[in-house]
Amino acid sequence: MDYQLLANRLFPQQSYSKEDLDARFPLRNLPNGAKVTRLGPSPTGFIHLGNLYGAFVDERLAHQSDGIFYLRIEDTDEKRLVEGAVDMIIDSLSFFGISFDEGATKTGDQGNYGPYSQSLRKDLYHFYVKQLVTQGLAYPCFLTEDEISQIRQDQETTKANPGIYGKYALHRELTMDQIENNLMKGLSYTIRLKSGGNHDLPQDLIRYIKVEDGIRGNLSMPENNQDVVILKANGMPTYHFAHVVDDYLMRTTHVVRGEEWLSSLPIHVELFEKLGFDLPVYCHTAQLMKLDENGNKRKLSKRKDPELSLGYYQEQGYHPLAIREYLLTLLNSNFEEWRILNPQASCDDFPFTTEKMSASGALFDINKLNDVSKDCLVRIPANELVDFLIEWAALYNQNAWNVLNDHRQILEAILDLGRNDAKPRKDFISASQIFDFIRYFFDRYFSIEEPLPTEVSREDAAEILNRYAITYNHADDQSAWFEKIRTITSDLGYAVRPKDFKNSPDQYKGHVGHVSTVIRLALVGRSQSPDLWEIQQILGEAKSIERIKKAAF
RNA sequence: GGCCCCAUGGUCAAGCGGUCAAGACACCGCCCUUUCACGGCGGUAACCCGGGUUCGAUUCCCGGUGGGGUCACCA
Repeated sequence: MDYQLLANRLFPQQSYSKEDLDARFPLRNLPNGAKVTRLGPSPTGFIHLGNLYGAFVDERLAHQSDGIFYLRIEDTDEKRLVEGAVDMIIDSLSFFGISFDEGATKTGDQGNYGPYSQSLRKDLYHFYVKQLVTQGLAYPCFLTEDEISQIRQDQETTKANPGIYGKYALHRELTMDQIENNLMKGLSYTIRLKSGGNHDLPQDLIRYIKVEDGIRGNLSMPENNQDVVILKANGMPTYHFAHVVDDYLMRTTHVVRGEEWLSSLPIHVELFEKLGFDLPVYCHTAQLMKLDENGNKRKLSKRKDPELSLGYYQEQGYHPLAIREYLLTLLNSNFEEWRILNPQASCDDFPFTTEKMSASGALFDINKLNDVSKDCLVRIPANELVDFLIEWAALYNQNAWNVLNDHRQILEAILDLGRNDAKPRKDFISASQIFDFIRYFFDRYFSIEEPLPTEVSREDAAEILNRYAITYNHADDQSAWFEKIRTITSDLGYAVRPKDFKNSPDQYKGHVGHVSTVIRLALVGRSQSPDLWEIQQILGEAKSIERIKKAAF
């Protein structure tokens, strides 16, 4: 068999030489130890927390080492393309703080190693496929779908391993005449790798590949024996082939991907070898998991878990930093410890390592996210929080936006309530939750939502408010203000000190807390809120008195 | 089914041959307190099983079990 002849017949146009490509994709000029990583989403229009989880690893590895992090669009499957998906992916990632140094952008490619969409790199893949064919390491396969499923059925009945390999690789040794004949008939074909692996051997003779994974350490698996498709009938490469060619040409040093790729690692190792490329460092991350209906862990799924889509967290108004820090706590077990020691530092200063990454899948935990978010938001200055809130409302809650925008000048004070003490309040989790938390400030969203405490009768409530209104002086400082509440408390037969009521509940109707609750209900509509005096200061004298006078139980 | 990965409290996890087996979240008390939040103190709760190796295994090896992943002209 004249492989050169076959190669020229299959790929008549000789587009490149090795030298051309080496010149076009030179070794990167980077500092020692710089890592080059990439994110390779396929534009299916959906991206979830798990994707972001992996993206952070890429991003940290590259940016921590003064390397390059680039975006490559893996669009080799035109059946799954979704309109606008690329822009959506870029927008979501950017919202969550993932920025690329090169690659695809919304306005076209940026960088010298492009094109950064695989669909535009066909000629490059063809060059390397042709090289393999020339060397007798790949061949055209004319097997139809039906024939392949027939093979699979045979394998099922004989309990053989599925796939095209060994004696099942029917077109492996076609003669040039047979191939020519098929070509003349216009039969469609794929190009398959002629795998050098063999599993039909006694156990101890099967060769194993050994790879040192950046996260998992030494990995050992049986070598590949499958004649995998590397070029589809439509001339597009499969993931396997595109991955190997691109990561070589783009000079990727670290390939970060989910553990679901572990089982195809032998294929990639063989491809790297046959193409004469050095292997990058693989980092197979554990997957983010979720508890399914039966209480079992399950990999995040696009279809089943819409609440885990990035869009969901944007809608809820989680702050990108909170998501980032939460993911970091899952990614590196020592992050939380570091955060406690460095409360004010940017999380970008955290020394991230793949060695600290867990090899087992973590369950997504909304409780933990919320807790991280509270700590995260308390570090964000109120003026920035105002912008964040308003931007969120503009996109996801128009009614809220109208109100927030109208009260912009008091928003900062509202968001800063109780946040400047030594022990700042941590009330905020997400934009939607913040809005719900502060909405009583706005008449449109204010109403008395909870009943009186059982200790206070309706008559007493009316009298409390009556006296409160009469003695109200907006200029009172906090202690003068509270002194007046104490007076009302004792005048009406309630205990000024909660302890007194606790110790002798028969002597009092209730205590100062119950009296305050009445005032709180009148002012904010709820039995719980930050400091009332401060709220009144923000509300203003007129509105405070108005609410006190209007309140009815 | 083959192959691969994983296995410490409810969750995330330290640990890397000798520990009373950290810590965080959640939960439960108590304290602080005009409510809530914050904060402080305390508490419930874990090394999947069986063999080895060893003076000694949560830790190393083997075998199970369990969970996950993967076996496409999808990535």
